[in-house]
Order: sequence, then C-alpha cells, then structure tokens
Amino acid sequence: MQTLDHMQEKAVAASEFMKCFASPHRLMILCHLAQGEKNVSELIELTGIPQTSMSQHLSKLKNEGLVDFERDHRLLIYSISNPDVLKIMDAIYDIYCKEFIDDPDKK
Amino acid sequence: MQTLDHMQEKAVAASEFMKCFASPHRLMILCHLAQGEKNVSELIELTGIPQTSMSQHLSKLKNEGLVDFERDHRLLIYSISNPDVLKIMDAIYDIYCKEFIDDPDKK
DNA sequence: TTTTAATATAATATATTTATAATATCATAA
DNA sequence: TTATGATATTATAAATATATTATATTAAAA
Repeated sequence: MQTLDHMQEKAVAASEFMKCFASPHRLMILCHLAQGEKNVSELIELTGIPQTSMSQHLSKLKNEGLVDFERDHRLLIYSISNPDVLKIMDAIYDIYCKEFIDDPDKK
Repeated sequence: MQTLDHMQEKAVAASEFMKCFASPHRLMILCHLAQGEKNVSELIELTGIPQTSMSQHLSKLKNEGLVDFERDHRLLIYSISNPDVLKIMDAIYDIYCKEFIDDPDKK
C-alpha cells in the first residue's frame, strides 16, 4: 500500500495540522476566520476567549501556517492563509452542522 | 450567523472528535482501518505500535465512537464504525497524499 | 513626550495526553 | 486442568497543552 507508506511519512505533520482543530477555542477562532478576516479584538469579542489565550492560540495557528495577519495601524488583521484549513472545516461543518445546513428554516 | 452559534454548541464535541486524528499513532491506525477491518495483532504489526499503547488508542477510538470491534475466537477485529471518520480521512488524504493520488506512477 | 489601546511574550501553574511497565482477563489448545 | 496467545486494564511517569498572571511592545492620540 503505497498510500499508507506515504501517510506514514506524513503522519507527524498531518497530526500536527489536525491538532490545530483539536481545541474548542481554536476551532471557534478558525470558524470565525472562515467567514472572513478579523482583527484580534473582534475575535476576542466574538468568542469570549481571554486576550492572552487568544494571542497564544493565534500564535500557534500562525506558526503552523494556518493563518497569517497584516497590520492596519494598531490592529492586526488575521485571516486564513492555507486553503487546506477550509477542506477540514468543510468536513467538520458537514459532520456537526448538517441539520442546519440541510434545513435553513430550522431554529 | 446561526451556523456559528451552532458550531459554538458543538465545539467541544467537534474538538474531541478531531483529537482522535491529532496523534500520529491514531492517524495511522485509522488509515489502516480505512483500508478494511483488522485484528489487533495485525494493527500492531502494520504500525509497530507497542501492544499496550495500541490497546489504549483503540480504547479511546472506541469510546469516542469512531471504531468498533467484534470477536472472532481469540481475535478482536476492529473496524471503522462511523462514516464521519472517512470524511475527515478523505480531507487528510487530499491534503497530504495528493501528489501520490494525482500521479500513481510516481515512486 | 506621556498616555492609552491593541497585541504579544514570558513565566508559571494546572490539566491533559501519551508511553511504559506490570498485571489481569479470556478463549483456546495441549 | 494447565499453559499459551491475544488483548485489556491499571498504575505511574514523562511529555505536552492550556490557562493565567504579569509584563513588554508598538502605534497612535492627547
């Protein structure tokens, strides 16, 4: 099985990538960024995550290459920089938000 | 954003699910099971993961509802019991094994 | 040029995960 | 029945991740 040999080589990298989605806080950050770029203060308000914790999560996501930011005066505007993130998010939405997606009228 | 409210409710469950893919060992176990059911000894031989560690990873995957097993005499045969696992695995293959999938002749 | 808003970094405590070692269970073969 | 193979469970140690507290940086406003 060559695909499996291939995965064996990539298993550490792939699992590091998956770890970025394996925290409720980071998952919510990525959900919000999937809707469009946001500055840090906006992300804090949207999620309720404390500033220091937010900064550390964003730092990890940046180091792992999932997000990037640009400065706008005093604001740092974060956005998803890796389209692979959306592939995983799509699968997660499909699994966890399907009822809603299938039936938009449902409250 | 109702989808986001929805995700907020599911964020803990979704991240618990994602944690199952966030370890190189579990990722390889799931890769092998994605190819078809395997007993524990086969999984140990295929992956090189020590018996105790294998048993614990399988236990976690079972508890989280990703896999199940049936007994065949002395063997426990594990298989993927949740189709959502394949949705995530497909995305991971797409991200990390695409070169191979796109060009099967490549060594 | 001092203050303030926005954000990051560092240090640390706490919790969680993972691996390892030892032992137990359970089914079958001898 | 006893021994053996297959696997699980328990206990514990080691590593990693997360949250918290305190402090630093940086840009802009006063």
